[in-house]
Amino acid sequence: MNTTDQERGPKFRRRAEARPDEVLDAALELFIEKGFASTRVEDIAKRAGLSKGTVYLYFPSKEALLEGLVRRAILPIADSALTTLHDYEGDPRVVLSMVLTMLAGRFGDPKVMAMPKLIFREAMGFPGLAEMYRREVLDRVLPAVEGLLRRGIEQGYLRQVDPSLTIRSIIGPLMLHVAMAEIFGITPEGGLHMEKLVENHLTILFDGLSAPPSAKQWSAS
Amino acid sequence: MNTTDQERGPKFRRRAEARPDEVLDAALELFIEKGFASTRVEDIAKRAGLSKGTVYLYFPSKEALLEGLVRRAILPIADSALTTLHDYEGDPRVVLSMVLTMLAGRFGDPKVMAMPKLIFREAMGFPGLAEMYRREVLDRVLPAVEGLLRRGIEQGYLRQVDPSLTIRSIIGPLMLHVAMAEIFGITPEGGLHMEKLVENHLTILFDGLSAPPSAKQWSAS
Amino acid sequence: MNTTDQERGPKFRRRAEARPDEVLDAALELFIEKGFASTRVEDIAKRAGLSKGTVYLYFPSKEALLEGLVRRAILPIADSALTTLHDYEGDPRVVLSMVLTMLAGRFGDPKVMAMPKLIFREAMGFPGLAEMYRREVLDRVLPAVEGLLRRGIEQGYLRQVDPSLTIRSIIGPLMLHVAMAEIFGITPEGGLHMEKLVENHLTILFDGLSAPPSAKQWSAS
Amino acid sequence: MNTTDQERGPKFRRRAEARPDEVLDAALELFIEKGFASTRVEDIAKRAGLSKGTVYLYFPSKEALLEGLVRRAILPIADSALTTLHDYEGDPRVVLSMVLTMLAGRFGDPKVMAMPKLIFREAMGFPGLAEMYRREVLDRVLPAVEGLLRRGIEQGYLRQVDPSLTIRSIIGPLMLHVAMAEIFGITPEGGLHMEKLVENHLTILFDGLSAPPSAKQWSAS
DNA sequence: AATGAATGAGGTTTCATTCAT
DNA sequence: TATGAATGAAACCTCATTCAT
Repeated sequence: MNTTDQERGPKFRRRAEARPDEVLDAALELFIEKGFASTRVEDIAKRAGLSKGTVYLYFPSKEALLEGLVRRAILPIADSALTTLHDYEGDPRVVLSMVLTMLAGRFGDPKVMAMPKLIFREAMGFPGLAEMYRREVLDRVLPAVEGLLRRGIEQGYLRQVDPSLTIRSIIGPLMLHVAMAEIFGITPEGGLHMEKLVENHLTILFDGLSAPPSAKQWSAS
Repeated sequence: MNTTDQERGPKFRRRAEARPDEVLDAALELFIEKGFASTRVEDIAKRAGLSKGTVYLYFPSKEALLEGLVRRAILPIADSALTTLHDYEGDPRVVLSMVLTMLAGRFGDPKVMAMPKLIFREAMGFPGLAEMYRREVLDRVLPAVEGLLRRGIEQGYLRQVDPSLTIRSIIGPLMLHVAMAEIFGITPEGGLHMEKLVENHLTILFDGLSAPPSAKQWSAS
Repeated sequence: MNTTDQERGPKFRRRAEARPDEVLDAALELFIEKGFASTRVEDIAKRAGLSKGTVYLYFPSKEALLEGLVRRAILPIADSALTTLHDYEGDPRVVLSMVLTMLAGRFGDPKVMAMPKLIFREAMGFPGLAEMYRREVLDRVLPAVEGLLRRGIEQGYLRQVDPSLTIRSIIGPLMLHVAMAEIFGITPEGGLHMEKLVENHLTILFDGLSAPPSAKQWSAS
Repeated sequence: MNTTDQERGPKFRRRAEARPDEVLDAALELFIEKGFASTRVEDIAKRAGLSKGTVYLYFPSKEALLEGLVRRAILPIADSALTTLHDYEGDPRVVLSMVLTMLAGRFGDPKVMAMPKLIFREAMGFPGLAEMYRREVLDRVLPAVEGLLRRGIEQGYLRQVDPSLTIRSIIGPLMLHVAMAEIFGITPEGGLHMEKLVENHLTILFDGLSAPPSAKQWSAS
């Protein structure tokens, strides 16, 4: 009938293709803020600038939003760091430095950490989610890093360590740093300062906490 | 095994002083399994072997269970590792080894990890909880570790690192190891093997990933 | 009779602007019948031809229904009798006769008496209600009647009485008549017969119970 | 047996006979304060200085408390004013003055008004109560007053009025005075002043509101 | 006679989902 | 495509009542 929605033209549709993404954006924010169970569909709709009913045009249920969120997050991740990681030849410490520095930058961005946090929170309640994320992301990234470490060891760059377990020693500190800040507000003065953390961490990671034997005060001898 | 029909008979259950603790136990399990919002009070009651109403005899609301849980968890934690940490004199690497080994043992126990996981999940929705936990636990433990590191640096045992940031490098790997196992089921073959993780991590933590400069082809054979 | 399927069809019920009023009507009936505490929201909904949830679309809580009821009742009352009362000049007994006759007519209507009855019942539990009703209704009506009596006294129409206390003598009998009927089913044969009550009451109110001193057998002639 | 009621002895029982009355006292207070439905049995027990379970030793249900209350209130009322009312010979105005003065005194006592208020509040929800009270109290008191009026008319003391309806004109003002004070806090300055109300009311009741015809400007001087 | 721990039906309120427009 | 009124299942919480001690 007289559906002159905004400007002109009959049956005018405003960026209808972007709708699902906008809904997912809103859902992600709210799921992070209050958890899946405590987020109301109506709030998601409101934040996306839609009405409640419209959400159900794009997603058949609230849980489908969660699935959609994970699915959307999976796509770009695979391609990003994987190739650079895989193809590299030479000292893996250079790659690790680059990767950690890159990760440090991205961890500061709330949007990047949102998905892991969401998965962490809701994994117990919806086991399918975690499984999907693991299959599509972790099962591809972890072997790549492992391979990098293995080659580094083989080529004499790295000490004889367990590549798989060593991944925890590489990434764990970054995770903990962010988690302490997010959950307890425990940060160095003035902010996350991811670059300082990475610098401190790389020192330890590559050369160890122990003071170098040659110099100054290495205890008794 | 788990049947606590200790004293008189199987039906004798009146005036149990342990009631509140039993309720908290049940609540903790379910909050971990399904999250606070998705856990029904009736389920908590059922798991504790009680009826819905009885839970409200001891706790005025569902949220009070959460508070009670945090409160209960706070008491023993402070005293446990703190004294050993504080009083020690000498090579801090010995202490760190001991502490990490101890932590590794306790992290394997689901009951020990339950509270941190719960706090992690629900912190956003109930900021008071996280604040309380931080004030009573972290604000006491972290400075102690920091002091240990600082003394280690002063006495020449440790390299010149940022003590506060270094804590992330010490603990983070353990956290990540447990988290990967819990959430994604990613473990070394056959189980958590915390002792292996700690061994691998301590090697890196103290001496670094880099191969010792002397023997370039240490892994040659 | 009571089926308000007025406009289109029997199933057409969307976007009724009158919804809140219909809910209040149902609530009032039930609050009178069974009291606020013993009335279930579901019953209110059912009587209004709605589902439980729909009631909460219009009123945020059960108590808000009570407030809405009082608020709605307040508006029309003030204006009705006030103007006629205020502007009148001359023998106040004429006005009082008119007002009492009018009141008698309205007291017979259950809808008119519903609010005072409700306030009476629930005032103790919700002091705010009574206060609001008093401020908006009684504090405006009582002074007007008092003024009428005061002028009547000044102009020599009425005996020297306390205007404020006399209001009780004017209205009290009507209230008691209705209350006895409502609560105990005590009525003159065949019904309330408000007009007979008013006639009897006005006789006493104006001329007193005492027989006229002159003629001992007043009804003889 | 060993009924050492007050001081010592094993299986000590304190004034066990007065218990039901104490429970009823507590119940009456609370029913008045908050209504029957909103009063918890536990609160009644607490106010009576007992435990919840003990209340059920004396009354089989909460509703039985209501019945017990009405039953208890009925006994003394019948005998009190009835005889004096019935036997009196002579000017009924003297009796009415006495009765109203007496009533005025008792209406000021909260304990006396408690039962009527309670009946008023809960009558709709428990029709049996009102019926019992009416049968035992009103059906005996009202005819007595009616008889008094009828005799007063026959003997020429009173004007020809409807005795039954006139009862409303006699008692109504007192009821309204108390009700306004209780519910809305509307009292003459400084308190109920029942004696002033009765004085003002009796003037009107016996001689009417109208100024005496002889002296038009009675208040002139 | 007295207690108070325990129960569970029933009430208020929320919110995912549907559907007429 | 979009809306938002309407629904009703399910959750939290209360409290009358029971019963072992």
